[in-house]
Amino acid sequence: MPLQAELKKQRPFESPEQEAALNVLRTSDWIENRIGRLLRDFGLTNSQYNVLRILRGAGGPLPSLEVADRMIRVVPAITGLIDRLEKQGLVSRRRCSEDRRVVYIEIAREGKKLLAKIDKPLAELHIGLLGHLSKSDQRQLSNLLERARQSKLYSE
Amino acid sequence: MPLQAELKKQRPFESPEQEAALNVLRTSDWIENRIGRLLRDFGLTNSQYNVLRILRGAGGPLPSLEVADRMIRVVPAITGLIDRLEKQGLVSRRRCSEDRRVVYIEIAREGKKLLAKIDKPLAELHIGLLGHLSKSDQRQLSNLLERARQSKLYSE
DNA sequence: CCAATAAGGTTTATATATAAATTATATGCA
DNA sequence: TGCATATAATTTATATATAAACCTTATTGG
Repeated sequence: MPLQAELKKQRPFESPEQEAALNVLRTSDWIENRIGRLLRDFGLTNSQYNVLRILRGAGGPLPSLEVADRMIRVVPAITGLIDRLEKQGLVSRRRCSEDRRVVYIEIAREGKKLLAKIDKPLAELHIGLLGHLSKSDQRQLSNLLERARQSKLYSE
Repeated sequence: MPLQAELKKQRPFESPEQEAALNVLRTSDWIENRIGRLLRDFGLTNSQYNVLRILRGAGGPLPSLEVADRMIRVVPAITGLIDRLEKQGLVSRRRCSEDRRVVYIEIAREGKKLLAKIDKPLAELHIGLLGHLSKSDQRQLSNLLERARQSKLYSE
């Protein structure tokens, strides 16, 4: 359904730029929601899952700020997030001895086991979400979004 | 930059579906962030702005649940949101006399004035965000996202 | 007419995003 | 050496998302 109808919007969009931006937001909300529902069955939130994925992908400990940096999120939130993951035994903290300001975060064995259980159902969900598009459409979508982020305003 | 590089991901994505989904999430985060920064200058959050837009677009009072429904968000959050907007004098609540369970929300004069001030800078921001894409690319992006939401799993 | 159920909202509890201020530690440079 | 500044993280405060429980008012089937 066109977005204008979906939102019961009475007037058309002011510009194709705005329409595209709102389409991105709407689609993202949907995807995030769906993934969140799946992760909930494993006791994780989206943010918690992201942290674990980043740590697993890194293959070793990472400073807190590096983790925050690889998420889109702003710094202070990372502290509480790690707190809760640590309390669940999914990650561990360790202070760096050379620079005592730095705190390294590492995924724990339990965390890796949990991720391993999630991998397959999540991959299937991704297919369920966007698998009705052709491979060519999927590539094109990724390509357009990557080019969208080449905007001068993309820097964060 | 390809998303794999942007995320410092060491392995390629498991599927083009997953890559596209993550591209949507990443781009959405960026857009939401930028719009949020602009709205902050006007003392509004994204959610508050969305409520005001919906109410202005409706042209008249709407039941709380209808507002919640037009946002992606889940119901209970709407109460606090409206609370804060009402405290700022941007909207008003009124209980329906026929069905006393229903609460109508209406945008206040102050709310309309505030939106009017935001309209132009926001339109300019949208151009700044995605204006480097050609019109054809913008249309194609919207089209692909609309088709993405035709997934069987899109229902909410 | 009344009990069961449904529907519209709110409250409560937990997790998060964000800004602003703070703490602890490092570094630069006179 | 010694203080100003920068950096890594945390704390604090406000706004939100979400689920679950609850309250109130309507509706409906006996």
